[in-house]
Amino acid sequence: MSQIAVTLPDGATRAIPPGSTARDLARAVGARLERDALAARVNGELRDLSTVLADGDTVAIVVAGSSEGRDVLRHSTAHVLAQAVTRLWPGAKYAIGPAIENGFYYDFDLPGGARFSDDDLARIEAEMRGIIAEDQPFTRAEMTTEEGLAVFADQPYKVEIITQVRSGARDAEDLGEVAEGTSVSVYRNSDAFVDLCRGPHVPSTGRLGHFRLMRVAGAYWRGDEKRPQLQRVYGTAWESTSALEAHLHQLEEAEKRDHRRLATELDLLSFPSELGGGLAVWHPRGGIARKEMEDFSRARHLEGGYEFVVTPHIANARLYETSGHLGFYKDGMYPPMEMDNGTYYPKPMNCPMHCLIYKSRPRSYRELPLRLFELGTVYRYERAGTLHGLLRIRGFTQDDAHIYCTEDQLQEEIASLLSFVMDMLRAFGFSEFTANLSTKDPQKYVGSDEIWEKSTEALRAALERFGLAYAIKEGDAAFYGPKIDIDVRDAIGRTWQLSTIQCDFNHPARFDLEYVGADNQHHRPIMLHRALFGSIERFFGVLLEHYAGNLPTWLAPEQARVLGVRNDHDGYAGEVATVLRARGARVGLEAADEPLGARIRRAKLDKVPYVLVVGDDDVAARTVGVNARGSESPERGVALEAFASRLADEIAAHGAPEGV
RNA sequence: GCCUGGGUAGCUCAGCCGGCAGAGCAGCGCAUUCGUAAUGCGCAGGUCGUGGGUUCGAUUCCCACCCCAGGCUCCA
Repeated sequence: MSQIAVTLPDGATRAIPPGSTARDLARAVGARLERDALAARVNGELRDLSTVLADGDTVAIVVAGSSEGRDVLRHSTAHVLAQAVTRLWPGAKYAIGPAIENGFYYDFDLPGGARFSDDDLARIEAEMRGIIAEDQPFTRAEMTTEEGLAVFADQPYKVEIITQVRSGARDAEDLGEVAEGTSVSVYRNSDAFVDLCRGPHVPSTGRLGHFRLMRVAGAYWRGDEKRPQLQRVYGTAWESTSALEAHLHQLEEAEKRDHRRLATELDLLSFPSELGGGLAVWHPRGGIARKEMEDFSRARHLEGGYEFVVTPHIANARLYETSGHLGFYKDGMYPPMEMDNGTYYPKPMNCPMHCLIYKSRPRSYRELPLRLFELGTVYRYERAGTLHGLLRIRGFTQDDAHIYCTEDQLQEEIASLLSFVMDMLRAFGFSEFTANLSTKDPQKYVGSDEIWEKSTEALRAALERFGLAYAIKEGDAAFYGPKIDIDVRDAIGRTWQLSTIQCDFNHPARFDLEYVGADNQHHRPIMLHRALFGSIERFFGVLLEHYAGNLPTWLAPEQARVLGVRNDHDGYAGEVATVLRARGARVGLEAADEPLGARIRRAKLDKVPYVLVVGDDDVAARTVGVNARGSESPERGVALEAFASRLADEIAAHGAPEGV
C-alpha cells in the first residue's frame, strides 16, 4: 500500500504516506494549520503531534486557541514551571500540575520545608522564560510501572501515584497524570527534567510563552487536610499575547465589580472589624435596597401560596439533637450557651423550627401542601480562612421555606417550585440558568430506595419540563435527599450558584411528622427545603457584581437626584422632588453651591439612575432635564408629570437596567 | 484551621535598611451661581490593627494575637 487514508473532522478522507505523523498531516492540509497545531485527537484520544497515524484513523488537529489546545499548552507550561522550580530549588519534589480554567498550577514540596514567597514568582518566571527560549522538545516514553518507579525513585509523590495506578485505584485518573493499567507514560523536555504524565504536550517548549505566574498558595496533597501541605504556584497561559492581555483585562474588570469595593464606594454596608469577622452591618443605602428585595420576595411568596412564620434565633440543644444537626454539623455551629437548665445554640438552620410548627397540631391531607416561609436569620461558624465578603459570611438571612406535601403531590410541587424560582431570578435581571441534579450517595443516605428514585425522578422531570440544561452530580446529594441547585450566569459570564431545591426524607422521620389521609390513616409527609436567593446577603453581593453597582431603578437606594442649575432654581428642584416622592420614588436633592458639572459627576459616581437638571427653561415650562444612567446624551425639556409617570412605571415594573 | 501577602486620615495609597507622619479624593468653612462627569482658597483630620519585646529612640526590627485579601480544606 503506497498510501494510507485518514478521516478528517469534516468527514473527508485524505491519503497520506505510511508513517506520517499528525504533524505531517497538518502540514499537508496547510501551512497555517501546521503553525497552529499543538496536538491531535486521534480516534477520540488526545495525542502528541508526533503520533504516527494508521490507516483508517480519524484525526482532528488540536490548534492553539481552541479549548483543547489551551489545555495542552497550559499543561505543558505547568511542566516548564516544575522544571524551573527544580532548577532553582535542587531537590524539590513535584506532585501534580494540571491545566485548570484559565491556567494551570503545580504543587511542590520544597527541600527543608522551604516556602515560596511572592518575590519568588519573578525568579521562577524568569527561569521559565529561559527554558522556553531553549526550545526543548517534549518527548514521550511508555514504560512499565516498575520502570516508572525506578525513574521517579526520588520523587515520593510520583511514586505514590504510580503505586496507585498499579493497584488499579481509580482516582489516579482524576489527577490527570497517567494512563491506566500496568504501564505509565512519561515526558522529558530535557535530560534534566522528566515528569509522569498522560499527555499530550506541545512539541517543544518554544511553543509556549504567553503566560504569567499569578500567586502562590498552600494546598494539601490530594486535597486532604491530614496530608502534607504543599506549595502551589498558580499561573495563567494563553495562545497569544493578546489573549493573555484580554484575560488580565477581564480580571481587572472583575475587580472593579468586586461587591466589597462597591459596597464601600456606594456606602451600602460594611464589615467593621470591631464586630468580628464575617459579620456585616447594613447602612441606610444598603438597607433600603435590601428592604426592597425582601418586600418583593414576601409579595411573591404571598402570591405563591406560602404562609409566613417567624422563629427565634436560639434554640435548646435538644432540638438539634432531634434534627441531627448537632451530630453532623456541630463544628459549623456557634458554640453553646449554658443557661437555666439547658444548653442553647444559635440557630444554623430554620428547618427544625418549621418542623415544630408543622407538629404543633394534627395535620390533615387537606392542608397539604403546607408551605412555611420565613426570612430566617441564621449563624454558622465558618472557618476564618473561608470568609469572603457577603458571599461567605457568618450571620445571614435565608429566604427559607419548607414545603410539606404528600408523595403524590411531589412532582407537581417541584415543577411549580422551579417555575417560581426562575420567575424570581428573572425579576432580578438574570436570564441564563443552568442546574445541577445531585443524586444519592450510596454510602450515606436515609430513606427507602423507592422514595429516592421517585423524588429524583420528580426533580428530573421538572428540569426537563422547563428545558433547563442540567448536569447530574452522581452521589453528590446530602444524606437526606436529592436536590437541584441552580446557577445563574452574570453580565460578564461568571456563574454563581444561587437557588436550591432539596428533598428531605430525614426531618419528617426524625420529628415524627404525620398527616391524616383521606383514608383516615396516618402518613408521613415529604419535606422540601428551598431557598431562592439562598442568603439575602450573598444574593445582594452577586447582584452588585452582576450590575457593577448599577442596581436596577427599583432597587437603587436613590432613584433620582434633582440638581438646580443655580441656587435660585433650588425651590423648583425641591418641588420636583416632592412630586416624584409623592409617586413613591426615592429622590435626593443637592443645592447649587458647587458647579453643576461637579454635582453631576458626583451623582454619576453614586450610580443614581436619573440625574434631573432644572434651570430657567424648566422652571418656566414645568419640565426637567433627564440625564439617565448609561445614556449618551441627556434629554431636555421633559414634562415633569410625564417623567414622574415614567419613573413610577419603571419602578413598578421591576425591570433590569439597559445594557446589562 | 493551614499556606502566601497585607492592615498608615472616612476612602485610595505613598513613606519605613530605626530619628518630629504625607498626598489625592471625601469632610468642614469662606468665596463662587454655573445647562449636563472635577471652581478656588483655607481648615480640620491619624495611639501608623492590638498587645508585648529589642533599642537612647519603633509606623519601621522581633514575637503573639485580631482583622482583611488570594489559595487549600470546609460549606446543612
